[in-house]
Amino acid sequence: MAPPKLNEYERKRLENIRRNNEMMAALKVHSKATALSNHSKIVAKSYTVKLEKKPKIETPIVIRRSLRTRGIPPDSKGLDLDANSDSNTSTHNSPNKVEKFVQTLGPISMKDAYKGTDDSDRSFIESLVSMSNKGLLEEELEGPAKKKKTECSFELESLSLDPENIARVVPGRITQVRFFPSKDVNMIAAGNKFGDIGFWNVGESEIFLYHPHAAPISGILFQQHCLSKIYTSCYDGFIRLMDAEKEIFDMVYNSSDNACIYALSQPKNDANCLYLSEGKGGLAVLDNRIGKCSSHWDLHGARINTIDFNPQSSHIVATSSSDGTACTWDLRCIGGRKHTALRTFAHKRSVQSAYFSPSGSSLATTSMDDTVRIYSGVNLEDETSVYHFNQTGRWLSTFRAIWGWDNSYLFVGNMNRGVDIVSTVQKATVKTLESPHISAIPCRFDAHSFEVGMLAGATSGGQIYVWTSS
DNA sequence: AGGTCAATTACGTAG
DNA sequence: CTACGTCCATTGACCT
Repeated sequence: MAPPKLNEYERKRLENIRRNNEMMAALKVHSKATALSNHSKIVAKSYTVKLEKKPKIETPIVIRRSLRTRGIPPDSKGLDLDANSDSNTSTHNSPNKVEKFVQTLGPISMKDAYKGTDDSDRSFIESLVSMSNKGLLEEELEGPAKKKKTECSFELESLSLDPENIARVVPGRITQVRFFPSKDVNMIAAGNKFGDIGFWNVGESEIFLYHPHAAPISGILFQQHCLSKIYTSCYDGFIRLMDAEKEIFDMVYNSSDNACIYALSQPKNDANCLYLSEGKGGLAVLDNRIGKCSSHWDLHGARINTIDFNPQSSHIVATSSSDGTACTWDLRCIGGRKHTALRTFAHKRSVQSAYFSPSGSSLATTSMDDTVRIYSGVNLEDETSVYHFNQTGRWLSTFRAIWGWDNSYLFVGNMNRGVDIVSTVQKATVKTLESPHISAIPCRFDAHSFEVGMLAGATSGGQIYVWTSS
């Protein structure tokens, strides 16, 4: 099935390019009425939130360049990017290009970060706080999830997309999407390219949009026992902790040498430690008790795109990197001069993700070499490679195949605005979720921990589509 | 080995 | 409906 699919993608791509060229050429001529029927007729839901507080947002924001003039130590944030921003001398140079990586040190109040009308997020904040008071019992955390992981028997055919479950949650390209790990709500948090975080209670029309960061969001991490606290990591080099009780986005980490943070993760059994990837292949352990990194290792030759803990053994972690490899590590053995991976999974191009299956027995990677690979067996020595076109191009977030609710299926976006479902048993794409309601390509996904069949797909236009299982 | 540069081509929105 | 602007990824080709 692979060759015909490749041809189809290639044909579409080439056709796109050709059409663009034709249009360019046609600018000089005058004529043309060839209405190609494509899928641009779909009307996507638009914002329900009013974005009126622009001036408010800009006040607390500090231009990086001015940090020095304000007496802030230069090592807190360098300005290399400003210095060499001209190196990219493309045809366009927008005037506000200089404002990139603008960020405020210290906490930001949720009020200041809120992009809706004044205080209209009051009830949302209160609901977050009440969620945290309630908390989750250990058995609630383990019970259903475990049950689902072992004997999840939902039908792929039952997945459907209700138009109610579509919303534009943030402007622009979504880089991260996460369901709240809660039995009681179907709440989604989404982070975008601009550093916004949007919240959406699936099925409802209200959106709560905040701007705690100034660059692409690279991680959203919930505290399992306290849903009112959410960590966010960002290319701006900051990790913040949204605390709905204090109503702030606190700053818990500031990358020292102006390094981008590309991924954020946490082992299940240790709430004190955050694992983050920064810079060119670095993995750091942030100890919240001391507010500093207790370890910093150079594990890869290029940026680490994902960090994923094995659900069964929390000292085993998988990393995926743009250096073309995915690796598994034993955290107990890392350290010293040389870091040796348990296993290295070589790909022909950069690896965008490496995720353990719910049981922890398999690892799935997604790579720019146009494969989704599944490693299984006692030492993950059995490799299955499934062809999957992963050339998302410049404007889309890269594809990352995620696990569903058991070890049998992977979900990954495709360039035809569908969601490919890869069966690990049949070692092939067995089904593609499609809908006329989808008006853009879903790139990033999350599966609800407690609702089998509830799958969120996020696009580069800010929409989120939530499939449900009836 | 490591920097630089160009090419890629989806989506929302302004007109 | 069409045209414009986006621009923090990735890669290969070319240079030092």
